[in-house]
Amino acid sequence: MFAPDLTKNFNKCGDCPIRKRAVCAHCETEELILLEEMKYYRSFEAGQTVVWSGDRMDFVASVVSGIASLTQTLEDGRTQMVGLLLPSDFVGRPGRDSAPYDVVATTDLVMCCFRKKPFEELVSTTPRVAQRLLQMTLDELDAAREWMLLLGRKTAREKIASLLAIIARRNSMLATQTVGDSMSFDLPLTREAMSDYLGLTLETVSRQISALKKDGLIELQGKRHIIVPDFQKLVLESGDDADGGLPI
Amino acid sequence: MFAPDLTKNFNKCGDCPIRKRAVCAHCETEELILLEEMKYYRSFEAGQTVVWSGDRMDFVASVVSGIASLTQTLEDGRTQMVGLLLPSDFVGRPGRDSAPYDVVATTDLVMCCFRKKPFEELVSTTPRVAQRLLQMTLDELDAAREWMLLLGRKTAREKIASLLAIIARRNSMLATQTVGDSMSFDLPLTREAMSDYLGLTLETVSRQISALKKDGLIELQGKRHIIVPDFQKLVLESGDDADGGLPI
DNA sequence: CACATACTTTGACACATATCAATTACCGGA
DNA sequence: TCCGGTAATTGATATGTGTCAAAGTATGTG
Repeated sequence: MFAPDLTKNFNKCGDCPIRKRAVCAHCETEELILLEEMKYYRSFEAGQTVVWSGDRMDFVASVVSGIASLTQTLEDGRTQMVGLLLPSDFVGRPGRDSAPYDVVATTDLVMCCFRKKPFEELVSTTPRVAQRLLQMTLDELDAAREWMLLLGRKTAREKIASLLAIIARRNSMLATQTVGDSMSFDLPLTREAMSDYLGLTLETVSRQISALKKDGLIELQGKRHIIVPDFQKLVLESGDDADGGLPI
Repeated sequence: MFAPDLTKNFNKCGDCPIRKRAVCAHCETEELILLEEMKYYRSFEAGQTVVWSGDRMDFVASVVSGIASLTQTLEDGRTQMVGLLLPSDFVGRPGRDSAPYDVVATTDLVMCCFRKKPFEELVSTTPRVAQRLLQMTLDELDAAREWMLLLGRKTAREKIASLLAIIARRNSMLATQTVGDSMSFDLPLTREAMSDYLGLTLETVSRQISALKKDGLIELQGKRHIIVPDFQKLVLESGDDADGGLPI
């Protein structure tokens, strides 16, 4: 199991093959040492809230293992997930004092943290790190906008297919379980979390998963383990262009 | 009429009261001169496409007047707006070669542009500019996530109320037409553009506007001029917390 | 091993929004 | 001022997703 910590995110170029968006400080070795000294780990149980929206957030972090999600909630309780953080993903907002949304541990979670103050100093004195951070943020913005298209214009079936494809793709980057066009993985989200991601109810999520199963696009082993016999076919159901279809 | 150009966005601290997110290089006077030399203007007619998704985008720009929007489209034509650029807003992605979405002139549009190459050089040699750019991007990310909540969880009526509130707020920052809690402004979007923003059909947009009118939350002069007798009441319909309710 | 609990599936029905179609209002140009 | 075309409204109906309810399936605990 790959367990990235934040120094890894800031590792030398080439040492971070997992995520394109990982922060890479190239040969800034001194800063790496600095980061190494600053880092500490925090663990959370599934369901625990890491930070409440509006609270002071005095650290930045990288997901080591487990899943965290960013959620926003309306007064009457309707909630929408606005960020999904898988291992190696970065959380934190240099220059911001308080979190604009809840950060929740969707599964058991380990994060590699750094106090924000020294991290910000590092950023401001190391242009390449600052630029990498900008690139990461732009990537997140792109992801958010793709997500907006999903929320605003896709059908329930397309939403589910899209989410499965996203998870499958991310998974194939971490621990590949790929044979030809087929692949399998464990769903890291409950039906409810999926519904919060997709802007649906959990019942609709369940029904659409059943429908995809009936149509032979996916197979289930238990409730959580998904087998995708033909990834291309799944992508076809997602509404997206098929070009970006290959698992990487 | 306020007509920001990109040098204005990079003006000295305090000179950019319009947008919190405007890039501010503080006292980087030399760079200001550099920017001044690089800038050029481009005009577009309503409906014209500034950049096609996937095309090379070799400039960054600031909206001087008019409205531009970023849109994404599925193969079958369903389209979702993912960005709305009002005067003083910034477009462009340092470090990226091609645009990830269509940039369309929603109204007649003037932009103040800079070739990307020298702009990127400026960014990489001026840490404070780079940091401001990061802040801007984080602001956009926040806006995108707010938008995701709207798309995923709000009702049609709440969506309309939210959009009107957003435009009213932005408007009150530019050319205020405010009397107490009442305010008025011209809708810069067609019903269709609004529907692309909100993930609705144009008919639903029209119906909900009529409904808000019938309920006395807004008044119409012609099709486009909106009068909001009580801004707080409108915000109440938007589903958001009422706290951020004041026009700033 | 039985039980409690949380998660998931499935069903019946309601409702919000989409779709298709027909008017109506507005705005610019002759 | 009238005319033509685009934009907007309104109506009738269809449909997808939500809501409420019940039953089924895991999963862990004593």
